[in-house]
Amino acid sequence: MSAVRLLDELSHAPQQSEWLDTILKGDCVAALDRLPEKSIDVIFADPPYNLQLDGDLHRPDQSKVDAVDDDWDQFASFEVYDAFTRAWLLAARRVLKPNGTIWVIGSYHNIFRVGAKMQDLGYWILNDVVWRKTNPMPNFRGRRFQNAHETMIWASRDQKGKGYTFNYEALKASNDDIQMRSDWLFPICTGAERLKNENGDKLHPTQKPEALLARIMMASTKPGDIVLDPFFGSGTTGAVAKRLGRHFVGIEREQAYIDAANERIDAVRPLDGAALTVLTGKRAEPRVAFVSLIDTGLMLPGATLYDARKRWAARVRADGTVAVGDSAGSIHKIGAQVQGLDACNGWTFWHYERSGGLTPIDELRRIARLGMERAGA
Amino acid sequence: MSAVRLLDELSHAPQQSEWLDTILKGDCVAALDRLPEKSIDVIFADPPYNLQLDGDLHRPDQSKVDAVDDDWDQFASFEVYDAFTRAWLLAARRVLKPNGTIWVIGSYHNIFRVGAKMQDLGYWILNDVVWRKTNPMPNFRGRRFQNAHETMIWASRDQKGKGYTFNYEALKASNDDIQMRSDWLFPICTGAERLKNENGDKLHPTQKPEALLARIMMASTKPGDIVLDPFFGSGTTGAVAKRLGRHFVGIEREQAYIDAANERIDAVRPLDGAALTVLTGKRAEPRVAFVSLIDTGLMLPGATLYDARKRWAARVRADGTVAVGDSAGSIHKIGAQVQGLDACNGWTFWHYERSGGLTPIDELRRIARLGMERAGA
DNA sequence: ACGCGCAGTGAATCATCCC
DNA sequence: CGGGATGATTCACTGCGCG
Repeated sequence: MSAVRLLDELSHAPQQSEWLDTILKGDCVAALDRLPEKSIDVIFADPPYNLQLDGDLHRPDQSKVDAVDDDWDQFASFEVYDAFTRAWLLAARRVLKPNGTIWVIGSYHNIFRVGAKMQDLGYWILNDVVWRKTNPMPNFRGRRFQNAHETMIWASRDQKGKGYTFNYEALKASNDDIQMRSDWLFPICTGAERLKNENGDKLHPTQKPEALLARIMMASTKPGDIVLDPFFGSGTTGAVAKRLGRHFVGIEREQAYIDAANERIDAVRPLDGAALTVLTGKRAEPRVAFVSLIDTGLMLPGATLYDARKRWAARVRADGTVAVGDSAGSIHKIGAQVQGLDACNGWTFWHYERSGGLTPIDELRRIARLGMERAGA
Repeated sequence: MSAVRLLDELSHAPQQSEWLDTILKGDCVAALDRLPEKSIDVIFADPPYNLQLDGDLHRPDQSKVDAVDDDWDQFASFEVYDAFTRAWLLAARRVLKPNGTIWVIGSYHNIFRVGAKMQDLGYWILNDVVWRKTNPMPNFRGRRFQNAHETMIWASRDQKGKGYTFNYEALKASNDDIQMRSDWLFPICTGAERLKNENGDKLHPTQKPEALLARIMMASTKPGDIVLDPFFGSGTTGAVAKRLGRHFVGIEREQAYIDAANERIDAVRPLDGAALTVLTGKRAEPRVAFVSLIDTGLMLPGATLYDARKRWAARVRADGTVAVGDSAGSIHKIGAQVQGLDACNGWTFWHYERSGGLTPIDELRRIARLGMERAGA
């Protein structure tokens, strides 16, 4: 199966069924250009780290670069890498949805050039995330620090791309209720997870651990999202996407990697839906207007609200506003005003008296939501 | 004392005695241009990060974050910032000895541009080193990962600059006889170490911890070496250099910072040689998050957890939360909820089935911790 | 002396919906 | 599209006052 040939042969724009959950064979820019624009939720890219670009971009191999002592020649090599980087980042940006995000992983050899180019092209960096390796290769010559991490850049398509997916609450809950940091600790890919060729040697030189991709997808995608990997290699992105109930699109040039990745992905069993449910917070809850508490009888006009320490009292009015002295307005506005603040969450600030104690009106909102669910609202 | 005026007035090349262990006042490029070429062993540079902040940021308690909005961090565009970066990196390279090295610290806002420019100018990157903060500022809005690290680039002047100083053995000896890694753990600069102005507020918005500079100098300088800092600020580089028996050269524009730094450095007493080896970074106790059990395959999504008496059962989800009925959350939150308590240690409350019996998941944490300790989690 | 509670703070690119 | 309304959100540590 060589899906990219299929795409090339088509005169019409390819249908999603022709590229979804598929490895496209060929150059990543050419393949990206055949995909519809704004069709991808998240991109994970593990681009070549050095100037040794196989195929179209023939350059001196590493030993030759080492021998070069002319600054201009070195600069020329960087220029080629920069042009390559610009081309695929541009093509990737076209297929990304407006609220999509991209992850790029690299080392100090290339990540600075990649990051600068991403900024130049309009990507908006959200975080750089460090993958700390529990078992990095030692520095054998003792001339540098042990290179014990790699760097990932997480960016949205646009500066205004505010609607990107970030499963903050789930990450926090999975991390002892402390928000997830920008430094992650994972072992490198070894053992049974590492794909081997017929000689028993590693199939791919830079196979990434599935746990790393799982963290990325659990953080920045929803079930059913489409994750594209333009440097698919041994197919870690596809294997993890399938397991986690996400769709994938892979782009890869070498048939040997494509074959191994297809076999690997075929063997993956997806998790069932219940195990894939992502914890969401208040943000995802349906909005409840304060006035609807009055509409449903949970709150009566004329009732009195207090802050937690009973320093202020507000009177509930039939129109869903509250009044303190001469001022009236929303629970938020008045809450902010009495405290002399710019903003206030009235739902948690104001309380009502119940059996002698004070209860936040947020409790009434919770009850109202239950009623809405039962009504199928 | 204003040494830069002295240098400007001289027709002859300034003598070392006229700039060594001195703060030069003025623009960093102009000051660097007045120094003799190939005279500096190591440069530490903490340039403006070019933060592009949009509006105020408030903590959840509505207090306002004191942002870095100083004039010196304002640049009209990436082009302007790149030109600034190129200019000072070029001037810095001229004064660096052929076997000298340079450290530059930054965040994702600027470090990629700086790193790419360093490569363009012929610097040869030896490592990128991550400063992991033990106590970073949280992400208050829950829209990104907590920005918990900064990045340093360590580079030699030239690709062939093989004779640079790297105290491999000393670092290894100070690190429990394990090679020093590229990720370092230090607290941010607070408390008594943080310089205050007459109002009791922080004098400088970005004062770096002395421990960080000490690690840098212990790694890449010898006693008696000359360390130059073109963005001297509150003078951390000078204070640490003097304490460790190195010479410093500072360049700074603002007189208030120069005065404070001079006073600070005057108060420093140099250590004798024997005391110089004890400066190791603080190690955090290895924290194991529940999600890392899933990451390492010790726990599978979809698995069932029980309390010790099997009164409750919880389902493990791929996002690292657990679910009982309609409720989901962290192992601690859900453990507390089923018992009707305010708090619960999920590690000891929840168990998994193994060979017929129930074992606390804390046992899995113990196993996971073994794999993480080597990396100084 | 010691513990506890409360306030303060650190290089921050920190919203989304509805009309 | 802009503007107004809604209302979601914090970790580690220091220092001070009080009991």
